[in-house]
Amino acid sequence: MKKYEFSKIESRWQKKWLKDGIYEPDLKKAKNPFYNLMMFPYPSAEGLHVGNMYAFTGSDIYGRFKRMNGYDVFEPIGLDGFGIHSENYAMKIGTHPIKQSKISEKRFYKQLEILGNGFAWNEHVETYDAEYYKWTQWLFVQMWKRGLAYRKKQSVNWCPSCKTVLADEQVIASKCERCSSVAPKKDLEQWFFRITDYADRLLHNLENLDWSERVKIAQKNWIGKSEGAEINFAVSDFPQVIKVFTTRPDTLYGATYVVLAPEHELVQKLKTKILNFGEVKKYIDLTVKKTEEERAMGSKEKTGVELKGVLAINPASGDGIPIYISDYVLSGYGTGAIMAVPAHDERDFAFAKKFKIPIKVVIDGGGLKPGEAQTESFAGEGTLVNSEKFNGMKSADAMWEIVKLVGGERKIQFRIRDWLVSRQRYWSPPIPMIFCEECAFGGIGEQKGMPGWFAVPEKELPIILPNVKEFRPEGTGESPLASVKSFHSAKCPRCGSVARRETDVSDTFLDSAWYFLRYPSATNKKVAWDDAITKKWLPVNEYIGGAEHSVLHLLYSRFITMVLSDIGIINFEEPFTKFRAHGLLIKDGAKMSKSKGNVVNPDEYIKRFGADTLRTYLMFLAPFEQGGDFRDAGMLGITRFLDRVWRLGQRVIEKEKVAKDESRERILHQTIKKVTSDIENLQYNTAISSLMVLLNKVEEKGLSRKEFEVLIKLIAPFAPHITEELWYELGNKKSIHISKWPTFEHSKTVEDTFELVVQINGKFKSRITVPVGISEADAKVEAMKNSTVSGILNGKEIKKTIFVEDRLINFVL
RNA sequence: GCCUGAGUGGCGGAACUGGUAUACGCGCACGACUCAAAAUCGUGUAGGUAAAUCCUGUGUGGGUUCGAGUCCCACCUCAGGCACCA
Repeated sequence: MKKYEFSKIESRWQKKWLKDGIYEPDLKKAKNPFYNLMMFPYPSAEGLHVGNMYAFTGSDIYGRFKRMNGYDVFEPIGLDGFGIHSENYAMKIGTHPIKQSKISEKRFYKQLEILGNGFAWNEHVETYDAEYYKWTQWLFVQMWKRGLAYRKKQSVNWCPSCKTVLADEQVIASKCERCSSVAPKKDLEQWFFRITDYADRLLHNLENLDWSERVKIAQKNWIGKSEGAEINFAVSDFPQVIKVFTTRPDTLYGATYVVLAPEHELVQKLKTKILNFGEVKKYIDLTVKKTEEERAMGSKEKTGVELKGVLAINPASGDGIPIYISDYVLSGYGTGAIMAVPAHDERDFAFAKKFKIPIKVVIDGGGLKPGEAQTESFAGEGTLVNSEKFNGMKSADAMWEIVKLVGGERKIQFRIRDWLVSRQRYWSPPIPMIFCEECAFGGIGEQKGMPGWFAVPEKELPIILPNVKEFRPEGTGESPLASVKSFHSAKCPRCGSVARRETDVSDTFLDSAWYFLRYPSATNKKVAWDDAITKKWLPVNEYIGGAEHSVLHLLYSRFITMVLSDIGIINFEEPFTKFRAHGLLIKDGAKMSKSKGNVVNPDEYIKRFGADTLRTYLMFLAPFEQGGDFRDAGMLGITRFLDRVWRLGQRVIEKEKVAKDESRERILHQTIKKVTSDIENLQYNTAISSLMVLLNKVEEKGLSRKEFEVLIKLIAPFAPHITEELWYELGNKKSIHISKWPTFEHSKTVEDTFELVVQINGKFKSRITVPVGISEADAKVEAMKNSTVSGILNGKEIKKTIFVEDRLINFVL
């Protein structure tokens, strides 16, 4: 009997697959295209870890399954190698990123090769390749032309450790997503993309996407739509009004004060009228100094200052009410001003208590009665009181009536803000823009409100990232490129004067926001993507990746795709028809991380156990979408399983005689059914377990050649090498991975008899073997024959009988 | 605080639409093979017990139902996301 030598088998087949190109679909002519995509990795120089492999394997199994089901599967691979992460690493070890990227690339690709995935290597893509980022820059230009890219001075997140600005999406609980440093706000002029223009569509389209629910919810929360009204509050002896946004206009009569964000422009305008402006100014200065973290995390204790000498007029009641400034009102949301209803908002309540502002109950509900001393606020809806002619109305009915009365306006607010895309770093595509002082002086520019700014003409792209020695960020608010004269001096595309090239680079998330468009056209150097090929292959059929990108990559990609669709250069507006988030692979109960020292490198495991065993183990340990704990011990079960498959295979190859057996045929068909639906639903763990059940049942008596071929086909997506070896040894001439997936016949999965459960008062008592489809009456008779059952029932009156067809009979006494 | 998930043997995890709880694997115990060990194969393995077709048992406490891991209510714990968003 031949021995199972996995290392020889695996490397041999990997070479052969590559040579035969069985994973390269004909991108132009494929009849049945299926785009199977996994989020491309950023090549950390520590190399691929088993968490990456977990995700890739899960995606690959689905791809192999689809391929065997007759699809032309395209499963590309590439590297998201630009960006801070790679750059930080390069700095740490003192190698230039250009050099380091080549080293990492080699290492990563080598590791990816030994996993046994069905990658289409011909279409590989690296974001730091000029052939790629040429088009990233081109994309920026398209955004600019469409008026969706703009520059603006604004309070933005600044990471002092990464020495660059960050998008809101890259700040988690006021900390930098990469390095966890506290990222305070800083006023800087930066490039933004108008993602807010697409907020409503990004939200609305979610409904029809076949995506993991948790990711959809995360996006929904991030976009944060709230419907309400904008209402004007007049200011005493002053021409300008205070605009406030509220979702609860039904509580308007309860608004006993107004709060402005400290940055609100009206504060300065009212300067001369405010009696205590010195105090006010002190508070504003203090607020500005506070970092965002202190503002958010610091004690929830409310602070603020009243603007003495001015009053706002409640437009419903006509009462004059005080105006405060407080940092609990954010300048970046709504109008930067609120009407405060202490009786019906927790925050306003706390503030009013502290500053002894009247609390007026206007909604009767939650056990709160008007007139009583208030100990807490009630934020629910209810019946209006103290609201003049609206008394007695329900919140929902009164709401818009009140808005109408005071001349307010329905308004929708979003939480999401524009995408900040510029970075003061080195290792990214330079933003392809030029600023001309001459033209700026003359008020001339390509876009409204942005004099002097011009896009680099498309034929001049790419703007190559120069190989500079000093690539470290300086922390001056400028990119390291700013000190490279040969780079930043440019000619104005319009007037030809000496101009200055933009020296900031773009966010890495721009690189990855469109890579799926590039893959199928990756070999074409003339266009970003080929129209015919794109029509054929996109949108992506199955996308798998980490849930941590819920509001980063996945949102940005959707946005960019929508824009491209609006421009008319692609014919779909959602990039990923189906998306599934894989679970997280943990080790010893904790997320794998270098600092904890629990990172598992797949290489050694592949050496020891083989890629097939590791792949199958990873998929067996827990549901793929849930993730689980990686343990060495578990590997043994899979080793045994594949060994047994191998040995059974040798018996088949040696032409062991096997008698025909109907029950064996039945379990085979049942397993085909189970494995097929489990793989379709990414429930790989149960698919593998049912294959083990099958093997346990058939191992002793053996299988016919045909039956064994079915078995290894079912295992092939999980363990591609061993099954391929057995397949060829059986005399097949073409790869098992392009063979046809087994089908089952329903009639062959069903049994003639089954074990009918007999319950008494809902408790299991016995089971009896009866024919499938047995009638209630017959079942009753059969059950009575059972000694246990008849013993208990003896002489007792049966009040009721419950019969579930082909399952159970229950006697109620 | 709010929004998602999730709590099942010694461990990872199964369980269709409410219908035999613990599939499959690990571990453990015993047995076979062997001079012996490893590997392999076989048997057993929720607890109460020596044993059962007895009793108890799916985070806790209630409820609905002939019947609840599954549905409802309240709570506890853990993981993830959002967090003064008006």
